[in-house]
Amino acid sequence: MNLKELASHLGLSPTTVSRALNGYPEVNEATRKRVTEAARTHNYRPNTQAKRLATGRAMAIGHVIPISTQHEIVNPVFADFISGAGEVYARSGYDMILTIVPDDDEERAYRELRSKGNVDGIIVHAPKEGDKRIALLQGLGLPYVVHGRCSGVEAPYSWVDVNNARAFERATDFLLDLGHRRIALINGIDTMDFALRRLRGYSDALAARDVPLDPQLIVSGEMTEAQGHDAARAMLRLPDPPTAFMTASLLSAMGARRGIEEAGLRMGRDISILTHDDELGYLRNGTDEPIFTCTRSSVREAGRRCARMLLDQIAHGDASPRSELLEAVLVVGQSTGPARRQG
Amino acid sequence: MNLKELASHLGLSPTTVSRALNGYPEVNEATRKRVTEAARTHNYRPNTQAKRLATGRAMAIGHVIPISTQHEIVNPVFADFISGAGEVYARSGYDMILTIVPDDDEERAYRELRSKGNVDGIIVHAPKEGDKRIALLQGLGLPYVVHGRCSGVEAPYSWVDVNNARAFERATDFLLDLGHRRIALINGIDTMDFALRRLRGYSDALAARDVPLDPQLIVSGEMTEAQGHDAARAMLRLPDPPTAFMTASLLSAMGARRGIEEAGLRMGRDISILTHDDELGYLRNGTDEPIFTCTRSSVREAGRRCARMLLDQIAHGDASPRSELLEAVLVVGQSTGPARRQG
DNA sequence: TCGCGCATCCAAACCGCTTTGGTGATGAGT
DNA sequence: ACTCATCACCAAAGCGGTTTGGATGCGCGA
Repeated sequence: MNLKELASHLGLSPTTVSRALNGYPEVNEATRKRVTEAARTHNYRPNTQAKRLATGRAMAIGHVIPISTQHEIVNPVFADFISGAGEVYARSGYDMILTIVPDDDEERAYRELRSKGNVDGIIVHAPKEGDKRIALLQGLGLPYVVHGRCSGVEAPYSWVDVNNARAFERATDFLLDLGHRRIALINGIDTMDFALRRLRGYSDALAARDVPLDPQLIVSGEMTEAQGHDAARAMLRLPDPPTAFMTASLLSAMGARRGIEEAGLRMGRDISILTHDDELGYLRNGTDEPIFTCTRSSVREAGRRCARMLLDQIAHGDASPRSELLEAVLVVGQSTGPARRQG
Repeated sequence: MNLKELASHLGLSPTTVSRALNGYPEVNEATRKRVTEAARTHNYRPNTQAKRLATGRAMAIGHVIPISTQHEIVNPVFADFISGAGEVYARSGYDMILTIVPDDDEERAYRELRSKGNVDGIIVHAPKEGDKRIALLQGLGLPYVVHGRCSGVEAPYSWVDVNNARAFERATDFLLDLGHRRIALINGIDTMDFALRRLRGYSDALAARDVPLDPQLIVSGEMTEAQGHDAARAMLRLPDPPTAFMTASLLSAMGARRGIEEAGLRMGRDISILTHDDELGYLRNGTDEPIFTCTRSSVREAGRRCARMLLDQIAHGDASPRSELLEAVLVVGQSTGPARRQG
């Protein structure tokens, strides 16, 4: 059932039917009612491709999600981020187009998205320091919002980010207040912007209290359970082991805990763990009282906000960059306690 | 840069240019070369919407992924599944359209996808027992492939699935061989077809050895760390506790392990754990030697196969249902050992 | 020399919608 | 009575491709 058929069925012109359905004023309310009713009973839905071609709007948002070529890992936060964004798109009638690209030819992906014209805007995932994608997208003239920020990129751009530096600074302060001086940082991959900011927050907090920064207590990599475990185990074997761990994700935290317990220590009593918690649906940090003390910020909410910002930008044809900085809350759980003298 | 411009630039008609680029024979090889070259230098890429409208093919595959309305959880396997499928789509020039729907109005989503005509086929996720979506899709006349199967659905349909029943039957056998008689099953949500098949494999194996099935040792739910932990803890407090746990995911297994260790027991020595392992990128089961003994099957590979099957079906206009049954391998790790008399 | 097949190219229709630029009827204002 | 909005509708021209149904020119056999 297409527009022409529906129109002839109603004894109207395609023009009028189109206008009736799209809420234009120059159509009698009575006929509008007739049209909408007929549309429903005949289960008419305008053909997306035709509509897109005619209006020039793709009614779709592209998500280019990079897949690490070394690790072949899709960051698990994408699932939640995307479900948040998807909610918003659905309400506005937008589709979500996912492109999964090996992180070494993302540029081609963006160019193609642009020249094929099948998206109205793009969400940029996993920004790195001085990410060249910003400049690229600026050049392409396609609206976009970055989930995260790019240290080192001067030009203004739209972003939604958690205040990672502040969160990790506060977290480090919290551990320092508990008497910890040997605080390890198990971070995300060190080219990622969020990891850099967390490192900055951590080292700023240490510096503010004149606690020396020990490179042996800092590790970065893919945020998996194994990473947390291996890092914790190795560090606990140091001559002067840490009394607290900060980790970048719950998975790493779980791994660290395993490493701690393997060493015969108890989390929260002998050793503290403080992690960032993205509030992933399938990775809850306890049910009521959190297991891990954490800096918490919902990545799904970030997805919603990115989506809203982008749609807003598209709707208003307003290219002026905007931004939103989300503060993580510091939630105290069972995994932290006062520092103990050398186990 | 569009076709008309490119054509006039070359002093040719749009027809010829189109044919040259699409490999039709009625064009001189010399001019074809000229055309392709010009297309490259001018960075010409045919407008997707126009192409779609003209050909009637959307060049996109829809993934409808349900979000549990009670739990608001996106199953973490989607990330990996989708990255597998995405690989295949990318190679064939297809887009992937993600629709995230609360699981109570999936039907509307499918109908809309169909009538808006923006996909050529659909991947059905998370099939339930007697899933009514099969009948719906059959009626819609849209090619589809189910990731998993639907017990209780008579009509033939295309699917790719792991042999869950066989996997869990073998796993249970393995534990029985080690002398375990009190084997607990921490399963996925019990309306999910895969969970049912695993339960069936488990109970068949027990029945074959005349080991009674104890409902107290069976629990089902969202496969999270918390689920594994809570279930293990509760069961270990039973008067006659289990000596082995089977879990449906690594997260559940990690939770179960935590429950075990909280109870002062050691995994692999006092209590065994055997889990299913989907080989998710960010949730590796150890690096070389697996931590958990597991039934292993790559969900990313399943994604690739689903995608290939669907594209093949679309390309050949062949609606005859096909299917692919993947066998999980049983990999022995450190988490299982002979049954111990009552800790 | 004529007719025919073949190799190349093109004009125009079409895909299904939106949107521009109308038309005819009605009613108010002068 | 005439002009002029206003209302309600429509025909036709896009959007940017593909595809149908020719056109043109050339070589070749009869």
